[in-house]
Amino acid sequence: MSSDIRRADEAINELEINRDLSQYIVHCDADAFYAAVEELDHPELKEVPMAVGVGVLTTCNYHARKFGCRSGMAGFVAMKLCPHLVCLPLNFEKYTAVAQKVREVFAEYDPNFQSASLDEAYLNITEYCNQYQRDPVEAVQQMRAEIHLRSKITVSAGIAANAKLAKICSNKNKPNGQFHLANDRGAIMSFMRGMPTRKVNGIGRVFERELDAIGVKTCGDIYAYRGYLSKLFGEKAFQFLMTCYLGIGRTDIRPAEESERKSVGTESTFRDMNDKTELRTKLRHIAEELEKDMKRTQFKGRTLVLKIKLHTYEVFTRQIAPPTAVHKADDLYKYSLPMLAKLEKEIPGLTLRLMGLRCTNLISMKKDGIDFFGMTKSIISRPAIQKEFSNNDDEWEVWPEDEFEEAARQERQDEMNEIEALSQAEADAQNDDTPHRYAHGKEVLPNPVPSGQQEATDIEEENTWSCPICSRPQSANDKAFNEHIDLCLSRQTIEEAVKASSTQESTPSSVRRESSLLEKSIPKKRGRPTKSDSADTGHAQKKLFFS
DNA sequence: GCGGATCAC
DNA sequence: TATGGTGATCCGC
Repeated sequence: MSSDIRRADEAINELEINRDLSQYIVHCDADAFYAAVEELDHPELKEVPMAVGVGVLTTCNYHARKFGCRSGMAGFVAMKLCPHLVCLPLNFEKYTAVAQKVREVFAEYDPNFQSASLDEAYLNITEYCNQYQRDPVEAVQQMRAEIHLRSKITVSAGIAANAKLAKICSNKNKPNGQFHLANDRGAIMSFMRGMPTRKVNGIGRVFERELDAIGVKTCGDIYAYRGYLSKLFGEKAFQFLMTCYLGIGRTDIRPAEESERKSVGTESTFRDMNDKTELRTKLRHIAEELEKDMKRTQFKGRTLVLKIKLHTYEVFTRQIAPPTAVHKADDLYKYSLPMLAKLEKEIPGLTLRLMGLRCTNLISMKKDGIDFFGMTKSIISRPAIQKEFSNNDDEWEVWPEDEFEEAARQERQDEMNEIEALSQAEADAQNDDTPHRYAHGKEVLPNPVPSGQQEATDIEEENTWSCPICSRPQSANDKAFNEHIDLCLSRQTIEEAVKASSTQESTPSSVRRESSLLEKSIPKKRGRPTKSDSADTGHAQKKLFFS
């Protein structure tokens, strides 16, 4: 046991030796971005509870939050919390346009800034500050003012020595504020000491609970348990937790690249369905949706994954490797159908609420021009986004030799078979109103609720509020009430509710793993013990080697 | 490599 | 009345 502690201390030493305090990393996070953008078009909504989303809320403005409405919340729950809530449909064209204005400002401070999503980005402003002899805090202040000037939206920012810390800091003074954590080891250590584990990007609800179960509530608590963590949660999680305790994170900020895509998939939820013909129709439809995405992203997949969710919310996946890489609906359907049929055999009375298809082991079909013989020439994992400032042009992904050969062979074969089809697809794409990258859930075009709705009901008049999920009275206190809703929405509650309400035949044990029962008294090895260092990158992990 | 599970947005 | 979709990663087997 003391050897475990010694090993942990060595790991800490190793990390400590390479601690980098020389960089100024900024995490920028727009405030209620989608809602804020909508407010630009609908100024009258500024003082009214407003949320944006389809089915599930994507963002809520501050008025909506006062009622407990939050992103990630089902629309019907939010409407119960706040009956005069105005819900707007998503409009990604609008959001991207505004995001683009913001990105223009980012680029002036760090041409290599990394977008983590539409409304989040990491910047390394070290060079900027050196070049212009600027104080990081003032520089960020000015950048945020500039963003507001040009885009009319507000962003919050965190400034710190690395991405992990900056991400936490950007939430400190939200909205429309910033927080600076000095590049000082002592300041960082004490900052992390009291930091609840959940605040760290990569530690979710589950891991938080598991850590809590052994007595770790804050990142500072991690140290005392350093001798146990590897055995409990695995080596990766151990390393990650050490970086949390130390407040260490990556400092290399580079633009994310399309080339790092590893899968393309689509899935959809529907009313409970057990009719075999209907299920096949649904599968066929999903295959066609996926074909569109494969065409848009220009990939084929050598592996096809079928995902289903039962009416009990249990999720299963099955995958196969078709004889050739697939991307067309006919093939996607043809090869996924046997998987569905097998599941129907394994799980009698199969009743689904979700079906999805995903391609992995991708082969890029991006055209890099026309080769000598007039054949379309495919390339492997070409970085798709030519950022004007990108200095990473030489960083093409390299495949192992034999894989490359196989892929090339595969492609030649497919091209012989499908060259006509492909040029047809190309022609289609030209006339196509190419669906937006985020344009999903298009079948549901909900409820722009008229703004002049009647006043709030008597929700707030009593000193208890009724939980919209469990209907039990809760204390009329924002924080406590929200926490209760979190609990109520947890999967445990869902499963209990489903079990209690449906006297369903249990899933045969042949396909159900013991661990699918969510109750567990002893923490087990974690399914996903957080990416070692890229949990806060928002894109594929780039391993950091300390040299 | 497969299937389950977790996490971010 | 009725809980989303996309993508990534890690673990045990």
